[in-house]
Amino acid sequence: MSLSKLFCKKDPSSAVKRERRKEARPGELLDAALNLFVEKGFAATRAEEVAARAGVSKGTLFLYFQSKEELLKAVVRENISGRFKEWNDEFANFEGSTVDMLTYCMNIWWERVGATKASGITKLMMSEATNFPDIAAFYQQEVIEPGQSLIRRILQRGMDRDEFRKLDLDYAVFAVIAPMIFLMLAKHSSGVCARASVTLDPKKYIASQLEAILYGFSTNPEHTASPKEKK
Amino acid sequence: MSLSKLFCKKDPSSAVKRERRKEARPGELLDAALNLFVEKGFAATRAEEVAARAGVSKGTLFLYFQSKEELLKAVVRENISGRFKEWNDEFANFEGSTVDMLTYCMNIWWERVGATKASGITKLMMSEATNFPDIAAFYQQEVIEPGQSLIRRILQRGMDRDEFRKLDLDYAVFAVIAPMIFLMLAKHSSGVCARASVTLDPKKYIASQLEAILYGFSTNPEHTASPKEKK
Amino acid sequence: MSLSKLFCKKDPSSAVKRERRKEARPGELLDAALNLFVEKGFAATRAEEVAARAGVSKGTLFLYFQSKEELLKAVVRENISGRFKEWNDEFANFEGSTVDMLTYCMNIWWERVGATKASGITKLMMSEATNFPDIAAFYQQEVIEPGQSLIRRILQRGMDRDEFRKLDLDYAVFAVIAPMIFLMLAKHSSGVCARASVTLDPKKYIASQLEAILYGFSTNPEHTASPKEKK
Amino acid sequence: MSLSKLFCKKDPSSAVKRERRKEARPGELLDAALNLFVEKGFAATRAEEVAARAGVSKGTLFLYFQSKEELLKAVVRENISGRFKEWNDEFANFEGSTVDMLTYCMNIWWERVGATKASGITKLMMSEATNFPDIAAFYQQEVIEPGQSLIRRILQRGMDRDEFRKLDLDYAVFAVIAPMIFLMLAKHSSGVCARASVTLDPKKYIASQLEAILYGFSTNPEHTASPKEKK
DNA sequence: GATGAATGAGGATTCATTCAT
DNA sequence: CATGAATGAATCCTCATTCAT
Repeated sequence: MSLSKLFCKKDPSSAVKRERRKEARPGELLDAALNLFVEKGFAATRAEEVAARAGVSKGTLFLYFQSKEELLKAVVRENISGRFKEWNDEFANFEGSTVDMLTYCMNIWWERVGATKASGITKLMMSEATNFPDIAAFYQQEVIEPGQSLIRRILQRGMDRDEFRKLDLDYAVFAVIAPMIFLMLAKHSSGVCARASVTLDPKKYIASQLEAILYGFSTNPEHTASPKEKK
Repeated sequence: MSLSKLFCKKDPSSAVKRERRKEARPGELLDAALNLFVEKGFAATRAEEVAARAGVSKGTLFLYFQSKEELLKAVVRENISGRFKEWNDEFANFEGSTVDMLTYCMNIWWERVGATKASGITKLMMSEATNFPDIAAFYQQEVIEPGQSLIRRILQRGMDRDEFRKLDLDYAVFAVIAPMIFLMLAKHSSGVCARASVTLDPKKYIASQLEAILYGFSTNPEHTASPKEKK
Repeated sequence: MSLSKLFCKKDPSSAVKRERRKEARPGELLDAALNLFVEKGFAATRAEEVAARAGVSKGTLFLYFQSKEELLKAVVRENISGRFKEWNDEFANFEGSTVDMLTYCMNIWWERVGATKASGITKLMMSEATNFPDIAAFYQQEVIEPGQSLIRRILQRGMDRDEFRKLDLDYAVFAVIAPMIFLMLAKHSSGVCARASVTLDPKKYIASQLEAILYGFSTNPEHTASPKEKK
Repeated sequence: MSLSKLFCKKDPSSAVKRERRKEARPGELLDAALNLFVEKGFAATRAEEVAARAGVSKGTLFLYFQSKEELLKAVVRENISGRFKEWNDEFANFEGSTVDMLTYCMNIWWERVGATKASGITKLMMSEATNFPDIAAFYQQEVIEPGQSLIRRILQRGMDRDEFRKLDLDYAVFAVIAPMIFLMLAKHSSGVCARASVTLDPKKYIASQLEAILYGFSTNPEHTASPKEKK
């Protein structure tokens, strides 16, 4: 932004460093906040800790965010940013089998969301949703709806092309979503979801879940109709 | 005071009330605490609120529980009584197909845990595990381990009897567990897991997941070998 | 008081025991309170502890004493009881040297007060006087005044009989009183007054102090004028 | 903001006030705490009162002291700085009679400790020793031991130089210490030690006690044998 | 009278937030 | 803009006191 930037890309001088930092301040605070909120929970994280981890003073935090609650909201907003628009396009033009499509979808999701800090948001929302209804609604609208909708369209495509058998989409989507959520929680609440969480290989896990979802555990190849529910 | 006293040693009215209440108190408090902790989170719940919901005063809470933290521990312990022991026996002697066994397992789990307040514990643990490592360890040992172990044995049985194809158990168990966890979270973090959570029919959801897990979405009957992993 | 007492001095039956206890209740409570107040201080002693040490329930304590403060006042009153009236008589008729008189006075004081629980009262007053001005005034009037007055009369007698040199009584009395107070405090606040408090032999201590005091007070022919104060 | 800023880098007015106050705070708080603890006792003093007397708010107190208990510890430490080290040196090189030495010792003690607020510490310790064993141990080590040891050395010197008769030092030290303690308690527990406490002139009192003590300790040619102890 | 369950005022402590510097 | 000293509302917890049994 400043002229110095145009001429001097990697100026180690303090002047530029300070300037860059000044602009980066809010971002660093959001980063620190996300990490701490996910690690310790919203209530257990003190504002001063966030400031400290971002390398600024307590007062500075409140210079950029009206309150701790606003900080949380900003953290969520910042990390959600409707990525689904671009994804929708990406998948709208997908060519190839729906099996490949679903496989690609879950893997790309892991790379772009699950493996990043953004996955912490899910845990955060899970814990704080009831305390922040407006932000939960925002999350619902920005993440849950488009995500579910995307999966739904993929499954519908599979059915339309006779790759998948007849599915009740309202429930089938969760077969895809549940493993994703599980993976994020396993990552952030290690020990509570799965003992083996530490050694759980996400890629292998996704492959394993896809296999289960797509082909099932059963060796019985004759299954076309739904099995009768047993009460 | 009342005539009834003359005739009836154990008047169930006011005379007995105080004593009966004394015995009932801890349970009432644990109930109130579980509900509030799940609803609002541990930190956001004031001790006084718990007391109020249990119909007693602040002081009474501390008459039965040393501290708010001890109350949380008691809530977890109370709701995770060794249910797994009986289940293990129940399933050790199971006769019938492993498909039926797994179906029965998930349904019975829903009835006995998922549908009860105990399911809130999972959400609670998810949020507070980092702040209470000892409780998390307890939960891990009393719930995660036995649960995973039970599922594992069922899947192994399926493989032994050639009902299931060859599975990597370390990952396959999660195909069963993830939907359960998802169901509990959907129930307690309204809107964050699934928009349709309110209308999500657990029994139908379980049936749907079982169908997916057991038989897969794919109409392709030739799938016997694992699909190639994609790096 | 009851008839049973007249016929049966040591009836071990529960009826009498309970009856005796009932009458003794207040005394047992005062005893327990004195001990605990002295040991731990007034504020740090819980009413329930007092009740427990007296072998009754919390409620019973408040049956006999309006409040914890009233209990303290009762403890002080109970243990002060103008013993000085009888002592005045005892010393009014004393025959023998004033040296013997003072020696006897301090030793008898130790036996009858210093060595008993009553000595704890002094420590109690020291700590709580400012919080209970009315009781401090009572103590002042019932203990300090008569005590000082008694010592004063003894010293005056010594001067009248030319056993002691001319003393400024306003200050000389404290030479006698200070060691007594010191002894009581050493007994109840061990470690704060004197490291050796545990092994401090009160009788030897009194003898030692008397020796110091007396042969300074004594009509030493070579010491008649006060030594000059040096600024 | 003010013009003075333009001309004067270190304006001692408002600009510096905040910083100066920061440094002064702990001292102001310790002062307030000492006074209140001595006046009302530790338990009866509310943290807020201490803050108020120091002219700050409740929260500020806890900015400087971890807890009320730590505040008490700091008060004791602050007021008992190793004064004894300098005194030891001062007395090691003393020239003159031991009578003068002891006289000087008690008078200097009064000026430097007895007359200052530090004397309140003794009363404080007396009341709270049992509740704060570690502070009591600290006090014991920092005050009682060195004090007793110093007195002991003075008396020994008197004996070595044949100014004093043979003394049992274990007990004789208390003849010097008891009046000091008495004087401090008289000062802080008005009315409980001595009715005349208000008008008691400490200098005169010390002179009076010295006279009593010295000419009992003094090598009175007519008093060589101890008087018989009476059992 | 005796009990001990229940109460709630009171006090220590924390921490988000403000604001003078 | 940045700081961090100061604030005080909020909350946990204690314990004297009450009162139904």
